[in-house]
Amino acid sequence: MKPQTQKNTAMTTNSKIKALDRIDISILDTLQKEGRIANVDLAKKVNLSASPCIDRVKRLEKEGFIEGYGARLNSSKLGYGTAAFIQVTLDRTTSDVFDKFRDAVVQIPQVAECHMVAGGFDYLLKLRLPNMEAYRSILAKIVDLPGVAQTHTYVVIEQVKNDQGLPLKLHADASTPPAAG
Amino acid sequence: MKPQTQKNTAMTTNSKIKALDRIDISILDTLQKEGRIANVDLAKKVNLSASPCIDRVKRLEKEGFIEGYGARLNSSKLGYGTAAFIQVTLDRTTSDVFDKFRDAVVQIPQVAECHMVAGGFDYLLKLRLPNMEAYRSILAKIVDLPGVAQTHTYVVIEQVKNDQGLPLKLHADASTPPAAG
DNA sequence: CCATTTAACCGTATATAATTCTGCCAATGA
DNA sequence: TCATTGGCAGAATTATATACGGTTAAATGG
Repeated sequence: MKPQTQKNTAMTTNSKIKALDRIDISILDTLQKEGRIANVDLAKKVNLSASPCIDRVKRLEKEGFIEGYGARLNSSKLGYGTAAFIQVTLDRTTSDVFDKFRDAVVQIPQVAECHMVAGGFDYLLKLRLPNMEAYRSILAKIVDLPGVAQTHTYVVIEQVKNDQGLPLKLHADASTPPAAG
Repeated sequence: MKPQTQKNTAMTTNSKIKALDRIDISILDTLQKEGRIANVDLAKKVNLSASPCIDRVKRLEKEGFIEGYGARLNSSKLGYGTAAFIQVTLDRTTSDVFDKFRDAVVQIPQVAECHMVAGGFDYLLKLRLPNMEAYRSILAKIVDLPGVAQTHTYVVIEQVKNDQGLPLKLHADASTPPAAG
């Protein structure tokens, strides 16, 4: 039996999260690009054997750096080839109005993203649509959402860049970890 | 040696791509949420045995419905907790100006997305940043990009929704596939 | 400077899963 | 009806994940 010395410092969680070294970063960078890579191959890539490699992956998952894994699907081939952004201004900026709008907007499947923004209007929405016809009916839904005063739409003509990954820096030395828990 | 009857109908590719049935959709929907699910478990989920299930996954990959797999990383914990949108207007709308701007903007790692849009300005950029300090230096880079006439920034205060997945419809019957090659 | 402790690593062994192969069944068309 | 095709299940094989034990290197304290 250990004395259990209650040595809590100023940490949010009680589990100790150490800073990430360059191998962790390399694992994260690899996994965000090749999420289904075999552990054996991942280990090779980061110059580790299989066992410590999978230990690190498990740790990164447990500590929340990795939130999950997902397949990247071809949106055009699956009937979502059109994208549009909609700026939304609400008629009043009370928290009640905001809450109602948010609760309603997240329910719409075609709304891929909804960001509350500062700088002129209130919300910026990103829509995924099969075509421009579908846009009409979605816009009708959105202008009817609670609190919506006005909207402005920008239709995407061309996706120049669409990186989902984070630009993780792969340092040459392990002494300068770019992120911590 | 086969006669090679040259029976091409109006298809873009020469390899035959059949319409997706409800099992395919179910596989895609599962994989976009749980990209690292074991084939055995995926098979159970879609009411199939392991072998036809992996056959379908391989087919969906080969036909381009699945473009890849990736880990979903926690951007805040990895030093990219701040997001911002920048509207960019170019000084001239010649294709030469557009090309130069695009070539330059895709090189900036902090530019997560760049969309050419219709409806008032020319490009909409989405940035990932560690904090607001980083924003200053990035904006300086962007206004110096070739052809940029003016910009307007919207800083994201709160991410209400950020679905990367497509809202795939899981039909009850297999006779109405929602997508084809 | 040396002993002790700790943490991370590697290689092996076992369990689990992926993948391939064979045969069966149903749907399709002659 | 019969032949053909396509898709499926289950078994066998191969590969991978995972748990275990021993080793090394670095940090800590005397």
